Amino acid sequence: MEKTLKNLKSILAANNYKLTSQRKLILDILLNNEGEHLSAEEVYNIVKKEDPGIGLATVYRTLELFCELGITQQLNFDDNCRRYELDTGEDHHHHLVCSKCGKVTEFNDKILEEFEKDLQIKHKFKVTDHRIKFYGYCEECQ
Amino acid sequence: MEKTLKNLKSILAANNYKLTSQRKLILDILLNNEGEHLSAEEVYNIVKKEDPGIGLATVYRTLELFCELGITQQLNFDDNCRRYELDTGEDHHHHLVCSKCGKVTEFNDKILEEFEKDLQIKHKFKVTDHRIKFYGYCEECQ
DNA sequence: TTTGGTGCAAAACCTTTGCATTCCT
DNA sequence: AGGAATGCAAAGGTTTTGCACCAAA
Repeated sequence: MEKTLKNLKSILAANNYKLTSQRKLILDILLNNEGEHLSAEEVYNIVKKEDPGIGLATVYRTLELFCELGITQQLNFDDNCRRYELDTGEDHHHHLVCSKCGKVTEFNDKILEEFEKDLQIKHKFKVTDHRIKFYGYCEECQ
Repeated sequence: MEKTLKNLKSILAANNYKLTSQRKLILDILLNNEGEHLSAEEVYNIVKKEDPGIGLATVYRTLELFCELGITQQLNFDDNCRRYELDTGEDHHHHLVCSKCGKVTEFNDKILEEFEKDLQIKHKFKVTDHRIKFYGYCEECQ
């Protein structure tokens, strides 16, 4: 299911959560910033422009809820905060992290899908997901 | 170069750092706990047994220094703290993170080495390293 | 001797929590 | 109306920092 504003209501309702203006706004921001990997603080700074009264705790609680509902995914780029992106469910993308400027870019692939089956057998580990980060230097920093 | 206690002195000297008893002890602990992924707090608790007067800040500073010198690597398993392991430089291993019990196991591979060359061309990204985490369920938790 | 390292305590961060109030349904 | 969500401020946990003292080179 797509994670649009229209679906938010039914996703929430299906899980006995309420549709609030704050939740709508935050999803809206995530939709308008696809490709970014926003931290709670960054979402807060953006959402404050629309709703100056919103609290940072609400942003944290909302992002946590969105992860629980599969709307977002948590990321970690070793920069001392948790980052979030929409979980589209379709494209399996990974991240290229520049060691110099810190820029994070994405690329799509399915390279590891058959490798996962191997792990199941060799290591008796039932894989549900994987995350790859490549470290190196982006075009500008090389 | 191997990361043994004997080499520590020359690695440090080559970078104008001093060989202190605290640094020796901490490297010793990392060597005795290969396969573990210790946090600063955990290293602190172990090292305190040998040197009760050591400070937590020293452990943090030492682990940071070791990373800078390529002696250790920082890991992040999304459990709210940074973890460290010796950087042997040879075996390229990755982690299997159990979503239920949190256990982290390792496996070796070289699967992505040729894939890195691809990235260089397609995304103009010069890869220096990569990190893969597989999420799923370990043998006991399936 | 000189420079860097340590321990301590305080500060800095990011994130979570308690509680009274407000808002959905 | 009733329960869930919010905002605020306080608390929690991890990591960093300032500074006086100490130790390695």
